[in-house]
Amino acid sequence: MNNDSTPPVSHFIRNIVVRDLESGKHDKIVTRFPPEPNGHLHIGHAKSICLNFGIAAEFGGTTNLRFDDTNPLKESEDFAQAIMNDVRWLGFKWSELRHASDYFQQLYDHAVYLVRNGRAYVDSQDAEQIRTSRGTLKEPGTDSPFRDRSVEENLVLFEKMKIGKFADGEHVLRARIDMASPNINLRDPVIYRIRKVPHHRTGDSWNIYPMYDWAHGISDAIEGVTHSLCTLEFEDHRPLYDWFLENIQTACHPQQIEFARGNLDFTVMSKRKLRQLVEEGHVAGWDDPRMPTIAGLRRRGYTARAIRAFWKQAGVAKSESIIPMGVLENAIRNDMNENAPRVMAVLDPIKVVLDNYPEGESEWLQAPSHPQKPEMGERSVPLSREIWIERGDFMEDPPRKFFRLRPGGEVRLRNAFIIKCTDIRKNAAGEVVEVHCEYDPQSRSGLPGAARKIKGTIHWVSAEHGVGAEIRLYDRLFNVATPLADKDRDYREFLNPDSLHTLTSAVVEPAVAQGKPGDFYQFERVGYFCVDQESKATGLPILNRTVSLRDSWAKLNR
RNA sequence: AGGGGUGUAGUUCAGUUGGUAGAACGCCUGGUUUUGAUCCAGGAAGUCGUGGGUUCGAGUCCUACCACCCCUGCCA
Repeated sequence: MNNDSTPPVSHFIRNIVVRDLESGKHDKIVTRFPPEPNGHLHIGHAKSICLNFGIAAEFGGTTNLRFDDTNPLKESEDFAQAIMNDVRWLGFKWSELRHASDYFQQLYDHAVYLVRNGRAYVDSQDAEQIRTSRGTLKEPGTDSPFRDRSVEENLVLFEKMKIGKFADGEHVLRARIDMASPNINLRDPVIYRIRKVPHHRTGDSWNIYPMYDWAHGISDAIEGVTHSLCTLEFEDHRPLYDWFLENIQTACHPQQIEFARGNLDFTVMSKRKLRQLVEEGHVAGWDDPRMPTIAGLRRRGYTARAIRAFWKQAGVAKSESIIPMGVLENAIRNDMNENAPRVMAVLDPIKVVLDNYPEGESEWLQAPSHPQKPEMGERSVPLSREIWIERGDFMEDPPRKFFRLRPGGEVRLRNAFIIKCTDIRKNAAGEVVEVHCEYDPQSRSGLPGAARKIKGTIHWVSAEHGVGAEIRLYDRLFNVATPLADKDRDYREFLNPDSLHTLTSAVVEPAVAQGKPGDFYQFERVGYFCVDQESKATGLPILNRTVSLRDSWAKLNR
């Protein structure tokens, strides 16, 4: 499935699984990943996916993908397809694809059983009445006037709800538990509501749909789930989860275990807000590379391997925490450092003329694709009399410790020759527009003359051979670490206006122009970039910056 | 008559039946280097939320507090 090499990390859920295996409570682990198909998966869901699939796989168990499709008003097949695509892309294989809607008949039958036993009743109060009679956090609720309807009447009414004799909202089916429970979830929770709308899978067959609490635990039991992992906010629901399974006829009673969601700083992670960002046009779509969605991260250049490594490193616990974005970035840097072929690209070019290089000539130099991995091969890089270098790699009047090109100074061109700055040309505004150098023909990489000690090495692209490219520089979506923390201000006020910079005058070495969408590179000394899906074989190649290289020079100057 | 949770280096987390507080990332120093990257070596860094108690000994057991999070959808 995924052969991530580091040993498993201990956490409380894994400890429970180990114990249950050792004690013989279970001899096979079964988990499930239960998304609602009402939006796209994000990095937080990936935590649950890695946990559920990872823990089962580690111990030879299985994991189902089960869509929690109990609310036809919000759900769609399009979202379901996107979710399946994302789970597969993350590197996981579900044992079986299931839907809560597959179990609608069984769920209904179990509900009838509850009614027969006097443990559920049809309530004919409206939503407002149900709400007020539920009580408050500190005061008990009061019984519905319909709470003591006879079994026979309840059976008839529930049947009529099912076959569509009533309008939406006229009745609900409620579990008959305890209106005075300190746990509000136990105050006769609604388990069925009337919704006369078609369902994306069951069509018009049903006029009533089960609520989450009713559907979820029973679906788990039907699938023989051993450990039902969910997030902290469902902790209060566990007594209800258990009550339902104890009061229906089933031999299987999965254990619900709750863990903390994974939060990242400088972003938002709720489906509602992500949807809002898309619909209001703050980003280009669910797969905008600034989005924390799986689709966004993928387009940004993140690999599934890096995402898995990230969540493994973050661990699983019950305390709420916010993980610094830098940790995620570190995960993709580690992956890219291992696997990305190196190339040269100049993002903000300034021209350098090698005055002593023969006019009209050029040569192709061999350059390794990875300095520590000769097995990754090499590519040919053309050099000619005029080249582009990064504007920031030349300074007329540099500060101390500036290792790059300066008037009269020497610098090494990566994979090529040592050059010396002999002259500069300025425009009317006094800006340097051209740098003139002499190159040392004896210093070509690989020759003995290259062995001289030179402080700085810079990247470059031949002006004659370089290919223009559009480079999209992404930064964090928000300019504050916790956009939701300020109760008085809307999180959209903290959107980072500079989260996307598009460069259209960048120049890349010819090898990059051959790249296909999804291909990735390290632009040496700059960062990791991938070819965007919009990039076409003709026209400007488009590259997304996944993440910059770590930069201790920039840090030094902060 | 509220209930359910969580507090251990800067951060994210480990810490088995009580026995000298650990890892990773980040940070700082040095080294290697034709990427100011990578890599290597070393270092700083914690009154284990607070106060009591039990014990020869408490991050771990008991107790009282404090802080923060979640819960009053016919959402999941």
